[in-house]
Parts: sequence; structure tokens; C-alpha cells
Amino acid sequence: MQRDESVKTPLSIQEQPELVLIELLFYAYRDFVSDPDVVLAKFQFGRAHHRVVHFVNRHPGMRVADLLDILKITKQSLGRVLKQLIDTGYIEQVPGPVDRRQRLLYPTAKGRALDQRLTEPQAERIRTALEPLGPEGRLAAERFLRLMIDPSERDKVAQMIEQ
Amino acid sequence: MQRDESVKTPLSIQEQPELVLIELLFYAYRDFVSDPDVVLAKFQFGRAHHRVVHFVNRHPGMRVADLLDILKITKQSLGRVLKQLIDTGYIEQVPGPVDRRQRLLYPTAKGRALDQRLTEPQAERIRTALEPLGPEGRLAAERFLRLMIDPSERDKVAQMIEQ
DNA sequence: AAATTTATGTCAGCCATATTGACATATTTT
DNA sequence: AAAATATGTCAATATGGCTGACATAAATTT
Repeated sequence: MQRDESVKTPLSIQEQPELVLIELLFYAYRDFVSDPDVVLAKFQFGRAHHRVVHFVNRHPGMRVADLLDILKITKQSLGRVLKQLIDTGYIEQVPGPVDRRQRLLYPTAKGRALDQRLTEPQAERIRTALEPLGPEGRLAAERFLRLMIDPSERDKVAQMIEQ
Repeated sequence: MQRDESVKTPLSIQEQPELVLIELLFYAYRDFVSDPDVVLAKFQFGRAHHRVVHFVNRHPGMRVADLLDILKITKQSLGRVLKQLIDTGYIEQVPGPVDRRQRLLYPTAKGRALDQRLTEPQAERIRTALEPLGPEGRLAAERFLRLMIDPSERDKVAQMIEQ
């Protein structure tokens, strides 16, 4: 044997045709999530803040636990980011009117505006991507992505997206 | 006004139809990248190791600079992860035969095997997602993702995926 | 041949975001 | 009254990014 046993042949899409979509997902997501970075930098926020602001804007009045379930992180991880957003006036906490243990999360006007600025470049990327595809192409892309979600999460996600 | 001016209405898909795809991308990618975590944990590796092992297996003999360009990170960030993979025998460095400044990266047999184990659950997720879609659906999903990549990167990515 | 550029690596420190575990408080449910 | 729940917090730790500075070897340019 040589130095060790270094492998010279690439793992090819012939042996593993799913590599095409695996890598397209990587490259597409890499560029997609980088869009809001410019805006975030101006506010001294990171991508974690973006995710929180986004979902609170999409689901005003959601509980902290709901947010944790969407993001699939721990409350300690969420803690700092959420605190910063509250302290700087982008998100508000309101005690649950029924269950007063809950701290329902609402965006402020400032928080709504920030989310819209963050969403804008991503929406633009999507619009131009969809343009050449037509309605059927769009539907197919949607169907594919839905099927990529864990089956156990699919219904919940479908509901959240509808609103 | 009340407490502050908390916004009660959700940012809706009616005002911003692209939200559907924005969120589907988030949820799909969230679950997609979590697949290899079980395997990675057994090896005491993280997602960063996965990415490196993956691209070196796909492009044996690639330069460090090529890897940085794909991952869009700095060499210092890559450094630690790459060193661990070399020290533990998953990746090998070979001086470039033409330009001896280069350290060409190759997977070892061990590195190839690891990549295949990591890819397996992702490939399985994709196969079952594609099944109900048919060939046209698959093509549409591929087209969409390609168009989501930065235009300046598209040709390079297309070439890398072909091999 | 000397100077410059390139490819890579390394040291040091910093930051963002994630983790686990333990514990505290208020409130609701049993 | 006791137990469970929703949330928050303290502390320590890990991972994976970053910047900046500097080092080395080899290729390229002058």
C-alpha cells in the first residue's frame, strides 16, 4: 500500500443519484440564508434573531414553548436571543389571559418592520427563482419540500404555514 | 396606545405568498440536516465534519482553497475540523504533483465509509420524498433549487454536481 | 537572482449559538 | 395539599464561526 489507502475516485451521482438533490439543498440553502445577513449586521443581530423575529411575526401570541418546538433548540439557547429582542423593543411578552403562566410573544411595530426587511431579499430570490418555472413547477417544488419534512411534523407545519 | 404597540395580526401568506417557500425551506432543511446527527454523535463529530468529509469524497484531490470556496468559511474555521479529520485518519493530504504548495485532499477508505453512512439517511429521505412526485416533479424541484443559488455561483455548482 | 505573490498553516483571542444540569417562581391541575 | 406545567435563570461547556498577525515553502514575476 501507499501512504495510507487514499481513495482517488469520487463518490459519483451514478452510484448515488440523490447526491444531486443533497447538494442542491446545501448550495441553495447556503445562499438563501445569507441574504438577510446584510440587514442583520446593521442591527447587530445574528441569524438566530432572524428566526425568532420571523416566527413571532408569523404567529403573534405564540408561547415560548411553541417557538422552541419550531426551532428545535433548548430554552437556554433561545433565552439570550429572545431577551435581547425584548430589551431592544422588537418583541413583547404578554401574560396569557387564560393561563397566566404563559408569556405570549408579540412583535412590536418595530419588530414587524424588521421582519419585513429581513424577509424581503429572500422573497425576491424566490420570486425570480419561480418565474421560469410556472405554476406547476412551483407546486412541485412545494410538494417536494413538504415531503422532506419529518412525517411526524408535516401536519403541524402545514397548519402553521396556512396560518 | 397600550403597553407598547404590540402587533396582533400575523404576517400572512396573502400579503407575502413567498412565505410558503421560505418556511418550507426552513422546515425541510431543519429535518434534512438532522438526519446524520445520530451517526455523527457516534464518531464525536459535528455537522462541520460532515460537510468536509462529504465534499472531499465528492471531489478527491481538491485543494483546501476549493473547499473554502464551497463552504464559504475562513481557513481558520476549516482548520480545526480538517485537522481532526486528518489526525483521526478520515482524510489525507497529498502534496500537489504539479504545484507543490498545494495540499490535495483525499478521503481514506475509512473516510469514504463514513461519508456513505452519513449520506445514507439523507438519501433515503430524498427517495421517499421523490416517490410520489414522478420524474417531472423531481426535475422541477431540481430546477427550483438551482435557481435559488446565487447566479454567480450557478455554473460552478452545476459543474461540481455533474462531477 | 531577487522580489513578489500564492497556497497553506498556525497562534491567539473573540463571538454567536448551541448544549446539559440544577434550581426558582408562579400558576394550574389533580 | 401535592404534583405538574410554563417559564426563567445561573453556571459551565462545546462547537463552529470570525479577525488579525505572522510563518513557510514554492511558484511567478521582475
